[in-house]
Amino acid sequence: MSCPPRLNDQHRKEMRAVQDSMDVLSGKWKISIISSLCYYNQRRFSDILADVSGISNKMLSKELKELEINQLVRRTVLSTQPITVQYELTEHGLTLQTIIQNLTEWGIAHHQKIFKQ
Amino acid sequence: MSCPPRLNDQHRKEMRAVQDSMDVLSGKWKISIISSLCYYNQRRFSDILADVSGISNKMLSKELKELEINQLVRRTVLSTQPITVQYELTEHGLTLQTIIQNLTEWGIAHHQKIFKQ
DNA sequence: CTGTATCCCATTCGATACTG
DNA sequence: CAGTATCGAATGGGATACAG
Repeated sequence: MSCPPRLNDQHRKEMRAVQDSMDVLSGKWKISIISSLCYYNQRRFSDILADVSGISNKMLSKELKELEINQLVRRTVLSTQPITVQYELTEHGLTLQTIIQNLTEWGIAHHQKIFKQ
Repeated sequence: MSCPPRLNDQHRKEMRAVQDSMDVLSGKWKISIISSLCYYNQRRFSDILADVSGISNKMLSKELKELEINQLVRRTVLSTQPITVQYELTEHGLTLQTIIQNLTEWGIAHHQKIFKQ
C-alpha cells in the first residue's frame, strides 16, 4: 500500500538540509568570520575585527556568541596582561572548510566574470 | 627592493574572495532560492514560493530580482493564460552547484550532530 | 584588550490588500 | 499567476562611551 518514493521527496529533503545549514550560517558576517578562523586557525577578537572588513565590535561579539552556541567556534580566555581571547573552529566547525574553500574559489571566479564583460 | 610575498597577503586575498561571494549570496533566502532552482532546474514563481518554507511573495520577488541583476538567474515570461514566469539558473548560476551540494551535505550532518548529543 | 550598554537611524520583513 | 503597494513591527547595525 505504500507509494514509491518520488523525486520531489528527495528534493524536499535536500531543500530542508540547505535551510538547516543556513539557519546556522546566515547573517551578514558569519561566513566571513568562519573564513578568518579557517585560514588563520587561531585568532583573537581584535584580529578578526581587522580581518572582516566593515564589521563593528558589537556585531562581531554577537555573531561569535551565536557561532559558539552552535558549537562551530570555541572561545578561550588567555590570562595574559591584559586578558586576550582566542577563537578557533571546533572539530565540527572545521567540517565547513570545504564550503569556505568553494566560496573562495567561486568569489574569485565571480569577480573575474563581473569585471571582464 | 620587493619584499617576499607573505602568508597574510594570501589570506587577505582569500578573505576578500569570500566576501565577494557573500555580497551576492547573503540574505536570508538567496541560497534557498538558488537551491530550489538547482534541484528543480526550472521553476515558476509560485513553485519557489512553496519550496522555500517561510518566504513571502514580497521577499521572493525582491531576492529574485537581485539574483537576476547579478546574472545568476534568468527570468522568462511564458505567454500562457494566465501568464506564468519561469526562473532558472544561468550558466554562471550553475557554477554554484558544488556549493549547494556541499551545503546540503553539511546541513544533514549538522542536523544529525545536533540531535544526537 | 575584550567586550557591554545605550542611543538612534536604516533596513528587513511579514501581513494584507490590490492590480494586470 | 505573478507580482506591487503600503503599513507597522522587529531586527540590524553604526557611533560612542564605558567596564573588567
